[in-house]
Order: sequence, then structure tokens, then C-alpha cells
Amino acid sequence: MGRWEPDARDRLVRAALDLFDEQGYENTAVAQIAERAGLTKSTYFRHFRDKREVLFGGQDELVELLVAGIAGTPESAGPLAAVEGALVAIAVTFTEERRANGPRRLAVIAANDELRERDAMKMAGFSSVMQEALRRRGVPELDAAVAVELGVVALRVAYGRWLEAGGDFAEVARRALDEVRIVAAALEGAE
Amino acid sequence: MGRWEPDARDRLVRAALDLFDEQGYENTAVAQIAERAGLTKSTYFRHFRDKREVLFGGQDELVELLVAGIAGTPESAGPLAAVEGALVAIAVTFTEERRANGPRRLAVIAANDELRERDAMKMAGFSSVMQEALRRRGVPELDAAVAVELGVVALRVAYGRWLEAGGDFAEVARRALDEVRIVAAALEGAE
DNA sequence: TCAAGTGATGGGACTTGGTCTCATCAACCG
DNA sequence: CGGTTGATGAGACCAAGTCCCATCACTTGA
Repeated sequence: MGRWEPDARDRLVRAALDLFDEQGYENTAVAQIAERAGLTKSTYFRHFRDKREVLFGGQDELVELLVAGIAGTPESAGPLAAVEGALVAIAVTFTEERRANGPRRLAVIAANDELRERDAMKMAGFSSVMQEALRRRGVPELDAAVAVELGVVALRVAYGRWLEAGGDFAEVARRALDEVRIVAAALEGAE
Repeated sequence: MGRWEPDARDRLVRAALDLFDEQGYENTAVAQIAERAGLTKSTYFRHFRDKREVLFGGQDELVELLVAGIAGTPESAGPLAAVEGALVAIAVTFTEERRANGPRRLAVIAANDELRERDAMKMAGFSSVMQEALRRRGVPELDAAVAVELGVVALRVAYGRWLEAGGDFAEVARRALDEVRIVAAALEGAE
């Protein structure tokens, strides 16, 4: 494993975030990101499949944790409990460093359509993986879909609150999902 | 309003769908679509903002209908009822012609990441517009999010069934949403 | 110590998506 | 019949993304 300057990937991520922040995503060329990281365009595309992906690293790890979180919940528990297990399982990835860069990253994504597309796609990917994991436990398709979508709503809420206030993400996520449960139950009564 | 061969936009849509079907989305160049439609690349990009968009026309109309459907539901009704109003409102766009091309279009989209991204983005757009419409009626943010996501699950289910069996989309959507309601209520009991 | 092998990088040609500008041409209007 | 308008054609141009091959740092084995 030959190595020159290590952490090429990290350097690319940092350079990209800085440049996007300074001059906007659209005004930044991939060659420029690579240059600031002391690399070339070729090397950039060896680390990331396209210009957007530099902002969405670590997704594979999240997917694995979500699935493991569902698989690790006792079979006797309902689908919503399994989804809660998934949300708690990804808490290990919500580090302080991630929280520090979170707002900047969110601002960059929100400002650009291409990036919002990729974001929506990632979220849809999470949904789809969790639904499959639930179906493998014998949960009917519609039940799985509803449980997962409620979980995704809770995830969004929890992420926002965690970025603002910090704390243990697992705890924040559990509380958010409880609120979603209550709201979902009340919706029925309101009809 | 000068006109030569009319329906340039429709011709582009048909040419694109045919070509994507025949040789795949990635193996088709925009110039080729334009050529088959008897036009040029320049004209293509005057009708669609990018290569993907040719498969996602009519979204603005859907958004308007969704919002109108929510606004047209009595204030006394709960958020889920308003979402049902939105689903019923878009039924007018589910024509026989759309049903004929639906499976082919779905197959093309499913086979390509870029297109699935655009699809996820469109869906997220629908969610966001409906949530805003609900919040304008005074529905709390979390309630709006939950109601809308349940509605989107119902919409997906209904679309699949309508493609298979046809019939009145409004009716199919209402039934799907009822099932989602039941499932959501049962999820609570299962914990 | 040195030669071969390996993995990451550099470099440049090439295709295509997408933008921009200017010329053209058909219809409409007075 | 001349001017205007709106849609189109033509082509230059830039950046994203792919491919192929050369190169260099480091490792391994004799």
C-alpha cells in the first residue's frame, strides 16, 4: 500500500466544503477542489464518483448500521420499535466533528438543486433499505412502509435538534420518535 | 405566436421515451433525441432544463392541484383529510394515455440512478409543498410532516395499483389512504 | 542491495451535458 | 409590403465524467 501524503480523501472533502462555502457549489470546478487538496481531477474521481458525492460520504456505513439496528431488535417487538433500533444504531456516527461541520454542509446543500436531489436520493435509499430489512422479518409491506416513513420524519426532526443543541443523538432520536408516535395516534382521533 | 410543426415538446417526449426504451438512458444523447424529433439540441434545452426533465413533465400542474386540494378541504377537517383532498385533486391528471406509458416510463427511471434521483426529488417537492399548505392552515409542523408522509405512502401504493388495474384514481387513492390510516393506528397497538 | 511488483497518482485525449450568442425564418400586424 | 415577434438553427465554449497509459513511492523477495 503505497502512500505519499496520507488522507487524500479527507483533504478533498475539506477543500470542497471550503470552496463551496467561499464561492458556491456551481462556481467551483472539480479541478479546483483537487488543486486545493494538492491533487488532480483524475484522483478526485477515483475517490468520488461525481462532484456531488464529496458531500455525502459515509453513506454505506449508515446503511449497514440501520440494517443492523433493525436486525438487532427482538423479533417480538413491533416494526416501529425496530425502526427505533435503527435510529439508535446510527447514533455512533453523530460525532462532535460532524456536528461542527453540519450547518455549513446543510447550507451548501440547501442552496443547490443538484445537491438537494442527491440528498433526497440518499434519504430514499435509507427508507428502502429499512423497508427491506423489516420485510425480511415478516412485516407486511404497507406496515413496513408506514413505520419507516414515520421513522424518517423522526430522523429529520432529531437531526435538526441535535445540530442545534447537541447531546446524545440516541436520546434525541428516541424522544423525536415518541413525539411522532403520539402525533400519528392523534391524527386518527382528529378525523 | 409563430408555429412550424406543432407540438415540438410532445415530439421530444415521445422520441426520448422511445430511445431510452430501445437503447437505454445512458446510451442516448440529447442531440439524438432532438434529431429524432426533427429538432436540434438547442431547441431541446429550450423546452427542458436538462436531459432528465423530459421524463418529468407536468410537475407544476401537480403541485398546483395538490395545494388546491388541501386549500379546498374544509378547515374543520383534520390534516389527513386535507391530504386526502390533495390526492383526490390530482386524479384528473391520471389519464388513460398516462396509464399506457406509465410502466415504460417507470422501467426507464428504475434502471438509472440519475433518474431515480430526480424522481426522489420530485416526491420530496410534493411533500414539502403539501406541508407548507398544511402549515398555512395552522397545522403544527410535526403533525403536517406526519400526515403528508402517510399521504405519500398512500400515493405510491395507489399509483402502483392504478397502473395495474386502472379505474378511477380518486377512488383508488381514497382506499389506499384508508388502509394507511388503519396500519398507522395498528402500529401503535403493536408496541 | 537491487530488481520486480503493487497501488496510488498525474496527465491528457475524448465524449457529452449544458450555456450562450447570433443568425434565420415563419407567421402576424398595420 | 415592411417591421415585429417568437421559435428555431448553428456553432463556440466550458465543465463533468470516462479512459488509457505513464510515473512514482513504497514493498517484497532473492
